[in-house]
Amino acid sequence: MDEHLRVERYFLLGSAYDGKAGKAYLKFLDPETQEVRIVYDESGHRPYCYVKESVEQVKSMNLPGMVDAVEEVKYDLLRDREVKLTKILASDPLAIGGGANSIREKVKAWEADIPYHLCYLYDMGLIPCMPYQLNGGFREVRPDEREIRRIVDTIFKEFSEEERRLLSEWVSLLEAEQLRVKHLSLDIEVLSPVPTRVPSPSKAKDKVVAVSLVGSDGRKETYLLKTGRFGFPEQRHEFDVKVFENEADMLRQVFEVISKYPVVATFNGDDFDMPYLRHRGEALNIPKEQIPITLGREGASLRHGIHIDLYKLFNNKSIQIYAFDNKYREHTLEAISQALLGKGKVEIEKPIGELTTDELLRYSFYDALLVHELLTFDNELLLKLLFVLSRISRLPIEDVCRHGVSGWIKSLLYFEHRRRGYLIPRPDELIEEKGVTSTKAVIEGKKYRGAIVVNPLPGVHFNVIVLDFASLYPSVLKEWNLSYETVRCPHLECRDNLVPETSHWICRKRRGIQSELIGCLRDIRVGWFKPRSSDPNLPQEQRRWYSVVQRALKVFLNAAYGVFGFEGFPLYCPPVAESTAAIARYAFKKTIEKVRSMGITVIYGDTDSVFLKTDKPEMIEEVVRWAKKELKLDLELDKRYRYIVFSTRKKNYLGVTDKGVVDVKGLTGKKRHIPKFIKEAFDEMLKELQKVHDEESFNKAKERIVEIVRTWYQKLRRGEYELEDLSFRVMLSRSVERYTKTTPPHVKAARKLISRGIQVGAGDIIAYVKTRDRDGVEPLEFARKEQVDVDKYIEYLFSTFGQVLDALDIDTESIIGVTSLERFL
DNA sequence: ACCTCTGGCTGGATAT
DNA sequence: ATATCCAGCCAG
Repeated sequence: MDEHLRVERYFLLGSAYDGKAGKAYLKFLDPETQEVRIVYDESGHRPYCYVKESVEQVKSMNLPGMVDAVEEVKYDLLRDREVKLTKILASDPLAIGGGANSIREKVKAWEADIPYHLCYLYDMGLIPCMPYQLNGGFREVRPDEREIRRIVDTIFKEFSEEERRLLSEWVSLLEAEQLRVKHLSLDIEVLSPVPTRVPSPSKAKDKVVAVSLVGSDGRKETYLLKTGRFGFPEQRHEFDVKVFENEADMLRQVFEVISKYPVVATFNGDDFDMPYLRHRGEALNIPKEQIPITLGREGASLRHGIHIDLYKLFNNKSIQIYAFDNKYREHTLEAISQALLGKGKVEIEKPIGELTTDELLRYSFYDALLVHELLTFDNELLLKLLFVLSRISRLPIEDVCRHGVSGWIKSLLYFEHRRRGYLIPRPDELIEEKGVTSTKAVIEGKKYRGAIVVNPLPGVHFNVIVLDFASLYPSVLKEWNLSYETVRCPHLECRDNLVPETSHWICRKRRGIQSELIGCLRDIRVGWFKPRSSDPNLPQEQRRWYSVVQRALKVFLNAAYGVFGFEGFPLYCPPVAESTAAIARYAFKKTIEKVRSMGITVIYGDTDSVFLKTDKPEMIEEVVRWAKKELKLDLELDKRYRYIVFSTRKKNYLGVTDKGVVDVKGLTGKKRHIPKFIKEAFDEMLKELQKVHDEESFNKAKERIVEIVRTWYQKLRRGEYELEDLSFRVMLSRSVERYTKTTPPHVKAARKLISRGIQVGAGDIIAYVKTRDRDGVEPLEFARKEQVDVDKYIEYLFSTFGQVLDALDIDTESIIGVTSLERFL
């Protein structure tokens, strides 16, 4: 117990359970010294498992390694009842197996039935798996009670005691002080005798020739191994260079530096740098205890710190979309730095082995510097984000980096189960009891019906107001008490509490755990962090911080609905996802009925938003009041459009807001795979549309738009273009061989690249030009200007503009008409 | 290897 | 020649 009290004073960086050794270890950061301490725990967290037997029965089983069997009561949410369980403590974990699966197997062999997940260390909240200091530590970092109460009151005053308690805890957690951690960015270069071969990190046969290290403490250095080719630098560099004669000496020194930092970041270090260093060190007979790198199933870690692999992190869709606004597409260091930092790697034209010493030094150092800058830009945004994600998900930082959003939500929900003494259902029993859906999806092959999209009213509309529901799906989860245990609950009395359009019913007797949790996070985001992130009375720095928290909460809220429809999620429960969507549709339809009954024209609507033609603010207020009263949902004024242009297509429109911002949604002209040539023409058009204020200026804009299309059309006809600007850039979603059903153009181009010896694979973006020859495509690198299929591009230009032009009532024929006449002149 | 969901548009490949 | 499917990208 003493151990627990002690470790709570530190920031938890990581934890692991070593089944074989029977030991748990926790990595904590001492915020004063920035040192990592490891706490081994052999006594307090003996492994245990639960079986559904009486204590006597279990004791009589005489299980190998069993030291005690304790009876305890837990709650089975799925069946709404208390369950008596026997907790078996084992002195020798091997006796009951190292992992959950092997325990399950063994217990089966004992003819016992384990109905629930086996819970190890995190069970019962034994580990304070939150990276913040608790009271009684080095200093108080959490806000005091009065402050928390004040914040909770700001969010909403009419909470029950239980809700207040939960809310207070979250506020306290998310408002807790942020920690600055000392960190190091690292990159290595390996010299392969065959330039095209990627050195294998498991064999580590080739020499490590350079290691670059950039630290938050100002460290800027590159270690270089003296070889036949590389020696002392001839130029001066902005970083320190240390030249080594002996590779083992160099690595030893690198290991020493690594050991001094609690956080080490790499790009792809899980799969390359870290295992390479580890195995190379072993190959050079460096004793294992001098190598601070540990390799696990999920990636590489450090004995005295944590390792953040930015490649894995940036691959995470939630990070890509919500944290970085989808600014980068490709997951390479070059593409990500270009998108986020506005600069890329040092360009080299030769393989590593043919560089000069100075070129190699620069190349290596600036890679490490990019990693460092990705970690630190915008006042360490990324690190702050990781800490807050860790706090919400209750995962150590290393796990946050390596898991997707479903892993984060799993951890959060499990944590809530455990601390309340609820049993976590197994996926198979959950499916057996709840695995039915009752609606038919609009799209073939989907599991259930999703959102409604209203057919737009084509044409140009002035003064349009957009209302939308704030966090619709999370609000529905909250207000309708949706959760895996409350949807299709076991009570007969609840069966008439039906979800519209489905055969599902919802529990009236118990509060759903997911509904409560997500509802709470929603209230905190909407009621505190979102408004604070744009509060002009707060200092810039603090607003930024609130915006990070706000965005992190958004990730959880958005995914909270989707994961229940995802087979890989351990609490997969399709009726929950289906009911959420069905209730959202119900609210959406009711809203549209309501506004129509008030005589307002609905121009468009998608999922949670309605576009209205009205200039009477009192009408809007009435709708908002109505929604709050009848639907218990927050309908908000989202935007006002000066004017908005719709074609007949859904999810396709263009508008100018009252602030003069051009909003383009779904139009081909803004998609990122289209040629720059067409995008530029499109952007020219947007500039014209931005200037429009009324019908008169609108007509002028129309004329200029016709002129723009004509100009770009002529540029194509006359060959006034760069090949690069004509290239489409489409991502290869899988490796080329795995396209078996069809061969799309970018795959054709990729095949051509491969046949010319250029390696391409999943995730690469293929740049190709449409040509007149047999295949119709040519990779950008090999395309020649005279091959270009100009007619195809003209077709593409017109179809891109057509989405807007036909809504503006502009005759595309007239544009070509004039120009084809000119062609004769 | 990784993976929250459904709805909707596009161009091009493939089947009828 | 026409309908249907596939794949990519986007809205929410």
